[in-house]
Amino acid sequence: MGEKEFLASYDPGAYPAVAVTTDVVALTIRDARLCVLLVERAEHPFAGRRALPGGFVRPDEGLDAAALRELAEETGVGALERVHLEQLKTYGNPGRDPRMRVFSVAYLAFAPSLPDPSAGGDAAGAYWVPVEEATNLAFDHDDVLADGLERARAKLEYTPLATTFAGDEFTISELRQIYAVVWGEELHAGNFHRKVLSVPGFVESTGETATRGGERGGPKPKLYRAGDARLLHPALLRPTREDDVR
Amino acid sequence: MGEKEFLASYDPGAYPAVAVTTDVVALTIRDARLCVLLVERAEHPFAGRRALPGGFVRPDEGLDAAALRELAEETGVGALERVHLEQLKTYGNPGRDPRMRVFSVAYLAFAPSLPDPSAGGDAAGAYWVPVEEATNLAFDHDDVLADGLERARAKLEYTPLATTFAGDEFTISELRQIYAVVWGEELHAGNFHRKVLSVPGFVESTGETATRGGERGGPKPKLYRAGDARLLHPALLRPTREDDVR
DNA sequence: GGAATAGTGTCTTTAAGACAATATCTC
DNA sequence: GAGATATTGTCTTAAAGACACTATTCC
Repeated sequence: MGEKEFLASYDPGAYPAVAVTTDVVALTIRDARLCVLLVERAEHPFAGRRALPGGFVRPDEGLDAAALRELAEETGVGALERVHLEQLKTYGNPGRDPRMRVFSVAYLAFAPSLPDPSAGGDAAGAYWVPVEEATNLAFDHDDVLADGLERARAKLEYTPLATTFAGDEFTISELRQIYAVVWGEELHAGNFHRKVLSVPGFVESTGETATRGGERGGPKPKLYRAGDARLLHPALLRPTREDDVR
Repeated sequence: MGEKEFLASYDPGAYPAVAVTTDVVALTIRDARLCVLLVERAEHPFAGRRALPGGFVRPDEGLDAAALRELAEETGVGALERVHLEQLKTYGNPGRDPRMRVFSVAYLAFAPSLPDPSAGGDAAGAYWVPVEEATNLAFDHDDVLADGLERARAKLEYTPLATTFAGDEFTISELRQIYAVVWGEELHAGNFHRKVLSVPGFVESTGETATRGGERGGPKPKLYRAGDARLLHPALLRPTREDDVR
């Protein structure tokens, strides 16, 4: 960083106080809908409004650790092994928090369907909301959510992270359902099936078969688990929207 | 953010002071090499070491504005119209700055070949360094640079941002050279040529032709300028490295 | 003239997408 | 049995990559 500026401010009191928080866009799929974890704000500002879960980064706490802690606190889940967590973007517009200068480092999380958080003791007030209904959020969280959704949709194209929305074992149809819900459009069952199996390391067979077929009929599908690939090659691209290009 | 934590810290003095800076990974191409803008640190810590240009975010200054200001200060260039600037990632590990808790919001910039910054008055001490030689940087800037390079390489695949490394008008060969330098591998001239022209909106013809051919011979190439596409469809993918996948 | 480059043409291979067919289940 | 699903097969088209060829231009 520039020397002049740094020296001028070496005294920590020389600058107005700033704060750093993490906010988490935690996504999951419930009842075939893409949902985001929200909390209800009790105090001003934005009292009564919904917001993304988050909070201050503690002294001597790293950013990733802070986000993970916030997520664990709000979901009440200790078993966070299968959750994917990645940094999304940092928001720091002056005025985004009326009280003081607050920089928010947003994170994006993918979680398999979890028990309702309000059931867990400490985390009352947090709940999953379908993303279409998650509007009019506190602070600039509408923007944060929108950025998180776009990132999530893009990541499904070239990473196997869709599997983190599923349980340990899943069927190809369940995986297709995840893609359909996140992308908001149906995918051709036959072509999707072949594509998933043709990408090396995307999924691996468990050798098992589901105990029963679908609710409305059909054969017992085979079960798979996540493979060892970190990237999909070739990628599984969304149906092209010419509009997005220009 | 979590209510309890926020209220507990509403008094700005309640938490240890933290600072927020922006650091910029500014890339350009000089003499067929990918170069990054570095400054020499005069003061401790890391006195004498090279670092990415950056500095404090000022009160009432947005993050993007701070990064743009830092870049303009160090390059001494006011005409920053054709520079691409995007947020990269935020680094906030405790201890990354020995003096106090500093969060750095890193930015990534692509610039066409610029006059040497040391020529510009205020910006003495900043200079372009080939990325392979930009090692042992101050703070965690080795990591920041590595993340920036990976982002840059990925972005060339699905965006037309390679054109921001070129001048207003360029030849297909110059564009190919940019890809080759950033990716570190040669590309097949004929196939690249056809590919670039086949992607809608990537480049558009100026109707002009260069005044002379290449130094070592060849016909006068046609000139192009950046098109209106924001994304490349289909993408221009790097030659597949199987290793990166697992 | 010799060598290198710009730009095009052709062919092969891979992957995506449309569509069909069959066997297997649930209700 | 009716209707839905899992899985596989076939065909068409788009795109990538390998290679070849011609016309230009610089030295």
